[in-house]
Amino acid sequence: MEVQRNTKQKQVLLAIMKEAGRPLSINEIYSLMVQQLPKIAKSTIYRNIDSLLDQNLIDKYHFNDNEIFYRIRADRHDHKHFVICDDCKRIFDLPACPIHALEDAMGEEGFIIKDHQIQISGICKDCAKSGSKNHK
Amino acid sequence: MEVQRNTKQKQVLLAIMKEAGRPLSINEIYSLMVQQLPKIAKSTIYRNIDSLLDQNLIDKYHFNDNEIFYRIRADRHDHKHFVICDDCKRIFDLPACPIHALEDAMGEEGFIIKDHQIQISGICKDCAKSGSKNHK
DNA sequence: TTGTCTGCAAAGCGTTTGCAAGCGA
DNA sequence: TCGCTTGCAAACGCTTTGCAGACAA
Repeated sequence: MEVQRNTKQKQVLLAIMKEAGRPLSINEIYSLMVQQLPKIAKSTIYRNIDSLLDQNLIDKYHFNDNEIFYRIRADRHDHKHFVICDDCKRIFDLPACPIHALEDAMGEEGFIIKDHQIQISGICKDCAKSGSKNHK
Repeated sequence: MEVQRNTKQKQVLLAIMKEAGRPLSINEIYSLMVQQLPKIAKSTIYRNIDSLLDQNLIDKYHFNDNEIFYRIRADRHDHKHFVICDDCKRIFDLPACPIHALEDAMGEEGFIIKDHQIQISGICKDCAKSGSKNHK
C-alpha cells in the first residue's frame, strides 16, 4: 500500500463519519460534505470510502435489498449489526451478533467463516403503535 | 393481481429453477434459457423473476457483496440460508437459521422482524485442505 | 519537485422501462 | 378478440475510470 496523503477531503470525510457514528449512505455523506467542500466530487468520496474499507476503519452495510451504508468503527473490535424499520426507515442496533455462535458449529464441519453480513427489516415499536403503512 | 398467463418462457424458467434446486444468478438462468429459447430477452427473465418473487415461489439471495442469486422454494415453508466459499465459489447450506432465535428477543423489545438476509463467506473444507489462494 | 489525489466528464454495468408485435385464453 | 407478455432498444442509477490540473510531502 502506498503512503496515504492527508487531504482536506479525507479529514472532512472522517470527521463526518465520526460525528454521525451511525450508518450513512453515499448521498448522506455527499450532502454533508458539500457543505464544507462545495466542489467535492462523488468519485472522490467513493475512492476515499474504498480506502477506509481497505484499512478496516469503516464497515459496509446493505439495507432494503440494495441501499448501501457505511459506518465508522469505534475501534478495531467494533462489530455491529442493525435492523431497519420498513415504515420509518430508521436504523436500530441489533443487540448481539447471531453469527458468532455459528462459527464454532461451522468450524466443526470444516467451513471457516471469514466474513458475514446480516440484513433484518421489520416494524419498529413506534410504527407498530401508530399503525402506519407497510404492515403486510 | 391480474391473471397470469402460462407462457413458454415462464414454463422454461420454472423448469430450470426446479431442476437446479440451488441458487442461480441471472446470467446462469439466461444461459440455460437461451438453449431452449434462443430469442429470450433478459428483461423477460427479470420480469418473470419479479413475479415469482411476488408469489413467494422463489427467494432472492445476495452473495459476495452484490452477486444476486435466485432459488426456488421446495414448499411454502422452505427457508434456507447459504454460505459461499471465497476460493471455489461453491455454495453450501447453512444448517440452521440463526435469526429465528432473535425474533423472540427482538419482539420483546417491540421490533417485529418481517424479513432477513444473511451473507456468510469463508473457506470450505476442501479449499482449506488444498490451501489455495484467498486465505487472508 | 514528485507522485498522489482531486474534480470533471465519460464510460460501465446490471436492471428497468417504453413500445409495437406476439400470443395465450 | 382482448390485453397480458415478449423482444428489442433505450433509459436509468449507481459506481468506476481516464485524465489533466491541484496539492501534500
